[in-house]
Formats: sequence, C-alpha cells, structure tokens
Amino acid sequence: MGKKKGPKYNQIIDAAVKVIANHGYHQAQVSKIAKEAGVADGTIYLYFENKEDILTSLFEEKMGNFVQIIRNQITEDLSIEDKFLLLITKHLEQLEQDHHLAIVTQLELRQSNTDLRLKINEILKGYLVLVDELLTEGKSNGFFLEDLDNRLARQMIFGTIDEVVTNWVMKECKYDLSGLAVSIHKMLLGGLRSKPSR
Amino acid sequence: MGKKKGPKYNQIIDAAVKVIANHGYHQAQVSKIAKEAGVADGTIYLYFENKEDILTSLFEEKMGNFVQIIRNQITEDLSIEDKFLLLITKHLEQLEQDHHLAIVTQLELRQSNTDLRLKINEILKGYLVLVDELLTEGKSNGFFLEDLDNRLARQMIFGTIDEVVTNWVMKECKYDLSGLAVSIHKMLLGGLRSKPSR
Amino acid sequence: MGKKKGPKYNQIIDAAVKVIANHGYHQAQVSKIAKEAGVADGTIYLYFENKEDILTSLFEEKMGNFVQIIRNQITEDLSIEDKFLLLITKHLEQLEQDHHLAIVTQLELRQSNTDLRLKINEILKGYLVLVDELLTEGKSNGFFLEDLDNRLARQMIFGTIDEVVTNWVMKECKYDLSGLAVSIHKMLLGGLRSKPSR
Amino acid sequence: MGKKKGPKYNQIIDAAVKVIANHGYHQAQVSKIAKEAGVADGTIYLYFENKEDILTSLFEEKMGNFVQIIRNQITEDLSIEDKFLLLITKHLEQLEQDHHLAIVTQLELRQSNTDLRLKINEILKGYLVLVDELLTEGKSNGFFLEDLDNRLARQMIFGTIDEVVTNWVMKECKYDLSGLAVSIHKMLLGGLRSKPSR
DNA sequence: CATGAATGAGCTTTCATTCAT
DNA sequence: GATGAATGAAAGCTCATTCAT
Repeated sequence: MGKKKGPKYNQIIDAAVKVIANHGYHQAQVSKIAKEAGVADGTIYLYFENKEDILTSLFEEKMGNFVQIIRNQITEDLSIEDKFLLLITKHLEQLEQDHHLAIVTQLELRQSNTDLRLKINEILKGYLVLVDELLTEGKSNGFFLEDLDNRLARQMIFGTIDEVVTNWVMKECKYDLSGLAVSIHKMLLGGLRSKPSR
Repeated sequence: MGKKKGPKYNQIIDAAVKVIANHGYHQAQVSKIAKEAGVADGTIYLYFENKEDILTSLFEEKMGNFVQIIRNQITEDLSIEDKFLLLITKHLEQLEQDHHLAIVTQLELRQSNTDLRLKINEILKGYLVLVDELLTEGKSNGFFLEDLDNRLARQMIFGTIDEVVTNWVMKECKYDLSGLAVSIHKMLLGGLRSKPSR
Repeated sequence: MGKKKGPKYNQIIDAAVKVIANHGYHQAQVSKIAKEAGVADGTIYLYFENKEDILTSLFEEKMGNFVQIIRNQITEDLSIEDKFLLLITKHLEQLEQDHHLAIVTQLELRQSNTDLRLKINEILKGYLVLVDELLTEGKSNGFFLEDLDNRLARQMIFGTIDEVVTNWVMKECKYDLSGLAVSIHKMLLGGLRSKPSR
Repeated sequence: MGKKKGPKYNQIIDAAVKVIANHGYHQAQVSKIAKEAGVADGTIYLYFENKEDILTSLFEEKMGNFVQIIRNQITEDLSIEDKFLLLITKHLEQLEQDHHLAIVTQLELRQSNTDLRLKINEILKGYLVLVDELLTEGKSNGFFLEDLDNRLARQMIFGTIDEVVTNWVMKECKYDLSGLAVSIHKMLLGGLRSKPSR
C-alpha cells in the first residue's frame, strides 16, 4: 500500500531493468531483483503490490518520462514536418541512451502475460495521443490529406519506429540508431514511391 | 519420437490453438490442451517430444506456407504497385481467416522464450526476402528511389502491417481487417504527406 | 495367467537380462525389454503378471538352474572338503560364464524394491539349504566343530563368495574369477590365522 | 546452496531416515519427508540442493565417522587378534544402535543408483584401508600367513560382517547383533574346520 | 495369440508472497 | 520500516498396464 516512496523505489526499478536485461524476462525472479537492488525480498512488497506491479511501474516510470521529453522538444514554432522529425529522433535517441532499457521494453517485457501488456498499452496511449495531435494539426493546415485514417497512420508510425528499434536491439545495438531518423522520417512522410502517382 | 501422423496429431494442435487463444500462453498447460483435444495427458507425448514441440509444430503447421501462399498470388505480369497491394491483402486475409490463430501468432506465441522465437523468425525471414525482391524490382524499374534503404523499407512495411494486425487482434477482431489493405498500401507507397516535397 | 509357456517366455527373460545389464535396472522399461525381445509391449503380459514378475522369474529361472548344477557335481563319494571346493568353484564358474547375468544378479537386481528382494531371498534359500546340508554333514563326521553356528557359517560362506563376485563385476569382470576358488576355499575353511589357537 | 545449518537441517535428515526405514527407498517422496519433518516441501530446498542431496547428506552425516569411531577404539597396545575383535564388535554395535539407520544403510540406500553409491563406496574405502592395515600388520608379525591375498581377505571380512548385519536387519533386528561378534571373529580367524589341515 | 496406441496416476522442483521478529 | 526463512500450489513428463482390434 505505501507505494512510491523513498530511494528504494527507484533502486528496485533500476535493479529490475538490469536483471531483466541481463537474464531475460523469465529468469528475472523477485529474489534476484531484490538482491540486485540490495534489499530483502520482503522489502519489495513494501513498495510494490506484486511482481507485475514492478514491471508496470518500471514501464510507467521510464516511458512516462519518455513521452514528456519528446513533448518538451516539440515547440509550437516548428513546422509539422520538423515536429515529426523531432518525434522520431527523440524516440530513437532515448532508447539509444540506455541499452538495458531498450532490451527490456523492446524484447523482454513483450514476453509478459497479456494483462501486463494491456497495461503497457495504456501507457503507450500517451505516445499515441501525441501522434494523434500531430496528425490532426497536419490535416488542419493541409500538410496531410483530410481523409487520412488517423488510426492507421498512427499504427504505421509507431509500427515502423518500433520495428526499427527492435531490429537494432536484436542486432545487439551495434549500429547508430538515431542516425536513421532522417531516413525513417522521409519514408514515413513521402512513402516508398519515387514519384507521386498519377 | 516425432511420430507426426494420425488424426490425434491435428486434434492436439487444434486444441492447443484453442486453449492458447482462450486462456493465454502462460495458462496453456499440457493437461488443459489434452483435455481440450479429448486425449489423455500421456497421449500428447506420443505425438510430440515435449510441450515446446507442440507449439513449434503448431506454428510450422499453420504458418509454414504463409509466405508461399502470398508468393503464389504475385504473378509476374503485375505492376510493382499491384504486387505490393497483393502482399498486403493476402497477409491480412490469411490472418483474418482464423481469429484464434491470429490471436495465437500475434500475441500469445510472442511470449515464448525459446526455439519458438527462432522458428517465428525463420518464417519471417522468408517474408522479408520476398519484400526485398519486390523492393529491388521496384528500384530497377524506377518505381522506387535508387537510394532507398532496403532494410529500413522492409522494417516499415512489416512493422506497419504487423502493428495493424496486432491492433485488430487486441480490439478482438471486431472490424474488417483485409479491407484496410488499400489504405495501408496507399500510405506505405505514398507516405503521409498530401503533396510531394520539392 | 497363462504363465510359463512358449519360446517367447525365454526370449523375454533373456531380453530382460540383456537390457538390465546394458542400461541398468532403473532404465529397464517394459517397452525396452519388449523391443529387445522382439515382441509387443502387451505380449509381455501374456507371459508375466507384471514387471516384477519378469524379474522374479528371471532370477528363479537362472538361479534355479544354478543350485541344481552345483548339486549335480557334488557326488556322495567326495570328502566334505572337496564338496565345499566344488560349491565355490561352480558358484564362481557359473557367474563367470555369463557376464550379463552376473551384472544383473550382483548389481542391478539389488536396486529393486524390498519386496522383490524378499522373493529373491526365497529363491536363495535353495542355495542356503545346500550349504546347510554340507555343514551338517561336516559336523556329523567331525570335520566341523559341533558348536558351529550354522546360520553364521552360512552367512560367512555366502557373504564372502558374494562379495568376491560383486567386486569382480564392479571391476568389469576383467580378471579370472573361478581361479580364486582355491584361495577362498582355504580361507573359509582354515581362517586367516597362520597357526591354530590353543 | 549448501546452507547446511540450523535445526531444520537435522530435522529433515532424521525425517528422511524414518520415512525411508518405514516406507522404503522408492516410497520416500520429498513430500512425505517434509511432512514427517514438519516443514513445507519447499523448505527442504532451502537446506538441500535436491532429493539426492538429502540422501547423500544423510549418509555423510550418519556414517561419516563410522570408520573413525572404530579406529579410535583400536589402540596400539592391543594384539592383532583383539584388534579384529574390536573391529567386528564396533562395526556391529554402531549399526545396532539405530535400527532405522541400519535398515536405511543396509537395505534401502543400496537401491539408489547414483552418486550416492559412490559416496557409500567412499566410506567403504576407508573401512577397507583399515582392514588392509590390520592384515599387513598381522602378516608382519607372523599372525597371518605371508601369502594371504589381502584383497580376498578383505572381501571375506567385509562380506561376512555385511551379510550378518543384512540378515539381522531382514529379520527385523529381533536378536542381539553385537553379541555375535565373538563367534564371527572366531570363524573369520580360525575358519570352519575343527582341526588344522596337515 | 499378438499387437501397440492409449491411459493417467504420480513426483520433483520453483518461486511469488507472507509474516514473525 | 526492514528482514529473509518459510510456505505450498502448480505443472511437465514417465511408464506400467490395459484392451479394442
């Protein structure tokens, strides 16, 4: 019950990231996380309801930040095009900064049961809301077609970036990720075709 | 050993799909699958090496010719544009045909940790090779830009379609999936922008 | 029920000896014995009540012979001393003849549960009766002391020979076993002491 | 890990002895041992690596100084004859002290298949070394014949005593065991024959 | 007689969670 | 607050035995 207090809370979350990244989701026992965090097993339960709550909180904590940081960069004076470039760049940059976190969010946490994944999706909504705002803005000033399906567009944007990051993680983060932002941006906005149809 | 034959073999695989779809990957115990299949627990082991073998076989059996079916539709006389439309359409159609199977392959099986993931990647590889061929063809006849990054393009195409399907599954397959093919196709080839940049 | 008939009966027993010798008691499944015997699993149960019955019968069959063969050699005209030498020699010779059988009776069958071992002891009684007869005969003609405890003497004789054979089996039957008969005979009859006590 | 301490450790070992003695090796499930020890199944695994570790530890703990205890009694001032009497007496006395333990070591533990057998042999080796020393000493001072085969003599001594104890256990420990020491001693040293051969 | 596919009871071990100290 | 020893439910797999053919 006494949730979210004290330095131990963050200690435990950071330990969870580390343990999951190094040992994999299915080998991340509570006792291992407690040991890594330097606390007793029971202490975990003073800060988290149960194991799933650790993972949910982990994602909340790290991804809550995530969306806010992107929002902070997207100032009103930018063109919609530049706003999208920023979205992509900051998305990639943040995951590039912390390889452990990237492994956890892109690979390991997806092995969790479906309930947890629904909660993760809940958190992802903040991201999707942002994308939606950009799409609506783009439509209103004629940058995007009026009849664009926001949901599909969102799925294309998120699906593409997510797939790029996942591949990067699976290749053991060996190459420059954020450097791909411009290319991705160009592909997403302009599509694959060399010339417009008609 | 891998006796693989007899009606029980398929009975068990179908039961596995059903149980996993209804109860989730982590709640799909062997005994539950056996009960659903109408056989004794031990009978499972006359047809499969172990639990993982059930899942691997399930995936192979059901998704083994996923790519081949798409390839069969893509005849040489089609334009590159139409070939992509077919790719998307057939991809969506196949998953739309069996909701249970879609749940299993899009959500549940991704929670596995093992050889199964490798099997999934194997299938995926065949898919990506096909996409690569289409991209190369499109480049050679000027439909795509010469400097297009094949890997990124592949990730955009697969990432987008996969995300669309996953969202459809998570919305409990309540809307028409293959009907989205045209819109997706338009977005992927033409991008989000209403007018081409100069 | 229809026990002890047909050539299959012996086939199965011989297969059991072979399988147990090669794979060990705990790895000697009924199906493995059936395969070795060239019959179906179910066929086993036409000749034996259950698995334990195979083992009991195996021992009966092979050890029944065993005692009879020794008895046949011990003719009445021999001295009690020579009778004992024959007992020991034939005991060792018979086990030396069939290494598989020796492994099974000396090592593997002793891992069976206590019930089976009680039945084995039952069969061993034939051997012990023979020893008893010799001891009694030896006492009556003054070769042995009147106050010799037959039970203890039997245990010394059997315990010694059994231990010698077991060691030979554990050393993988690499040396001449029956050649030890004279030494054993000398030790058992004369003891370890170089000179008699007063 | 091998935490080995605390009162539970001994509780569990004693429970194992009791359960194995009463129900037999093959019926001594972990859950039965846990229940007898008055702990939860899982608690077993805080003190032992696995089931085999219970049995190995049991044997080590209970029989670890079996040989040492005998050695402590055999002081240098004794005659070789008396030393052997002590060996036999202490061997029997130790097993006589704890009937449950005797059942376990003489009958049940021999049904095991694994490292445990190796552990048992380890203990046995210490015993055989001791016997060897006595034999060598006896030879050097003329008490034993120079040409006595140590290995065979060892096997006679151990085989005889072991057989006597096993028979006593199988007769449910109903008679006085250590009281047999003098008779056994007499038989082993002097043999069965009433008068020395010429 | 013979088959062998099918059965299903039985057991070790893991690990999230609790609670007395 | 903090501890960590203790808990006990849960699940994959084996194999002796049966019985319809």
